[in-house]
Amino acid sequence: MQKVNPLLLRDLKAFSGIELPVLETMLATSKSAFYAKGETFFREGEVAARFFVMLDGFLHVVRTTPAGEQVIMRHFGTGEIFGMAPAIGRDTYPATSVAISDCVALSWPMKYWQEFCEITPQFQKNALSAVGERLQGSQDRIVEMATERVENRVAKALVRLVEQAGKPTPQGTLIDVAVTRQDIAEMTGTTLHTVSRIFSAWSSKGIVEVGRKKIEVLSSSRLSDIAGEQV
DNA sequence: CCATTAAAGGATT
DNA sequence: AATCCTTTAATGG
Repeated sequence: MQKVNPLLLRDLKAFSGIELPVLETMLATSKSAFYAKGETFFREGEVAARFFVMLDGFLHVVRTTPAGEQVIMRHFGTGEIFGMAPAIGRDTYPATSVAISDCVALSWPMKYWQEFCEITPQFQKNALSAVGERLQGSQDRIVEMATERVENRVAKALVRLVEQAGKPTPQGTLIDVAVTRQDIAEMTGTTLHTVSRIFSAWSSKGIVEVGRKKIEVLSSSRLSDIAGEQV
């Protein structure tokens, strides 16, 4: 396991505003590890043993219903803190998180949570604002689910993916992570068939170019038009 | 408008 | 070859 340079951490959201010497002490107790695409960081209901900060890669957070249906709650990327059960008053993980690309992440035993919050209030502040943003996002999603049509929701999900994992290409923006129709369906509360049909329609209009596990947005303006339309 | 079911073909391992 | 991913069409709420 190579050493992580504390200078790199300064630019990550989870660590912003924290002094270098403090970062050094935090790093001393951390574990840096590689997680292959498809690997699980932790599962829903498990006792929360560690909290994580993503250094590179993407994961999604998924909940499974008793009927076995999956719902993708959200995605996390570089610089974000996740698995922070104590920050929301829990001792088990509320959902499962799965690497959707190869990842490198730092993690700490949960006992350091309290310690970090005491050593540097800024750490706690960062965590609190992360919780706030996520709550906000969840509420937005509830409104979205309750009021918008499927095509709208799929467009919004794509816009979010572009923001999080978009990579510019000569023709537009490629979603730089493998996402299937089923994944989009699990993010938007619909079926893969409907997603497939929507993609086909957008593709023939030249809004996107799609393939197997590949989505490229050719006209982000037309996509956000669809995302913005209310019924 | 959208879910379900069914069928079929291409891609990936 | 087996499994995964996607498309298309028909049907019905």
